[in-house]
Amino acid sequence: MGDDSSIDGRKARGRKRRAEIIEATLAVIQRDGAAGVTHRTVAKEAGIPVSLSTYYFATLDDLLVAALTSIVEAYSTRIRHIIDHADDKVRGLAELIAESAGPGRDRALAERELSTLAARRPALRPIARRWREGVAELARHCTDSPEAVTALVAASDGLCAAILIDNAPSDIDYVHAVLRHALGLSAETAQG
Amino acid sequence: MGDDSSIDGRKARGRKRRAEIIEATLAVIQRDGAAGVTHRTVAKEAGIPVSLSTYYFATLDDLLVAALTSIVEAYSTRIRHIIDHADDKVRGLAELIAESAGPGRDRALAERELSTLAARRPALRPIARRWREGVAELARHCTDSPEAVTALVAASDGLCAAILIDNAPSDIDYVHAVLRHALGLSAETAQG
DNA sequence: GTACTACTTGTACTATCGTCCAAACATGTC
DNA sequence: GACATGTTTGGACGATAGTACAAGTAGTAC
Repeated sequence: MGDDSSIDGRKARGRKRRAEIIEATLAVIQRDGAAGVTHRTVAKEAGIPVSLSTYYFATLDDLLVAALTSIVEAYSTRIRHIIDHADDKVRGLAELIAESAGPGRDRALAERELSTLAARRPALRPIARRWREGVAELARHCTDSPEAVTALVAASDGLCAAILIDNAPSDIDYVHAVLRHALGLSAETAQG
Repeated sequence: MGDDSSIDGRKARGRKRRAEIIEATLAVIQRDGAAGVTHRTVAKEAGIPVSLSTYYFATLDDLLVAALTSIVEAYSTRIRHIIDHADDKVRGLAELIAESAGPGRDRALAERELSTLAARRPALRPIARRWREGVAELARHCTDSPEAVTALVAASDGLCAAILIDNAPSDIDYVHAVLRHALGLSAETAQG
């Protein structure tokens, strides 16, 4: 991950620049929303001239795709970690969702904005789909019912929205209980 | 609803213009998305000069608030109708959601875009909240559990998103089954 | 050194944006 | 008729957008 300049210094610098620009794009999205992403705002955030931003990302879609990919991959990594290591996977998901009210708000908001944007920009669609796929895979470890899987994925999305937009309750126990309902498990059936 | 010109022709004309502009705004949103709403695009859609649009809606927020209000109120009316008249209220909601795949796609998409926008523009927030409130009230007719109510509202939102963005299955029976899971009712418990 | 490629920069073009404003028009009151 | 109020119009302002392009710099191969 460090100095690959021994291979090809030019291309290595290019990759680094690319990463910098993506990071700047994420910062802009978190501050001003997906609508605030322009070549100029990104370039300003990264401290580079505008034409350098367009050199690496010819169109705005390219930039948004890269940003959404970055967000979703970070999310998928965490989901994967829950699937592999968490005892109570639903609770792990609940913790992830509950973060949307606090430190993870910017990220969750950015994800929702980009995901909403995906409905109009086909380029974003396959990446937006990946988040759902990750949660769905987690859900399949918790139930055999396809409907329950869909319900959990949908409820996760909707809960994030409610927390982000309506300041819905976000304490973990409550989110956990809601997700269990979505799975078709009543609260009384205990946990397991 | 017809000719009130006997009362005050000027104000009546103003109200009509306002309605026309809101309708044009909805058309723009359905065609180009919420991001496509500008004073100019709306004015062009309505066939009026730009300054007439700004005369009735000084800021873009005013325009978006009016548009979102219009959408949510139409939705709320249908939810209310389900609550008051439907035998199986969950199925009624399922039918409403399933429409997002077909004729209701534009409206559902517009609602999601504006609702997402609400996370950044406080002016839109109370109106965005109303949709959730409507579904929540319907849910309270189906269950006593607060968590189940939240789960149904969240699942409804998330299902719409999945249908809009990922072309998720949208046949009514399936949506119905998913919503029942969200309510914490297993499929085997029969319906009622 | 030269040649080549990748990277970087400044600048300019056209288009559109939100917003404002003064003047004209329509309508209702007197 | 005069007058007030609400409506409508065209045009302008500065700011910012996506995009393109020629020129310059740095790294690599010969």
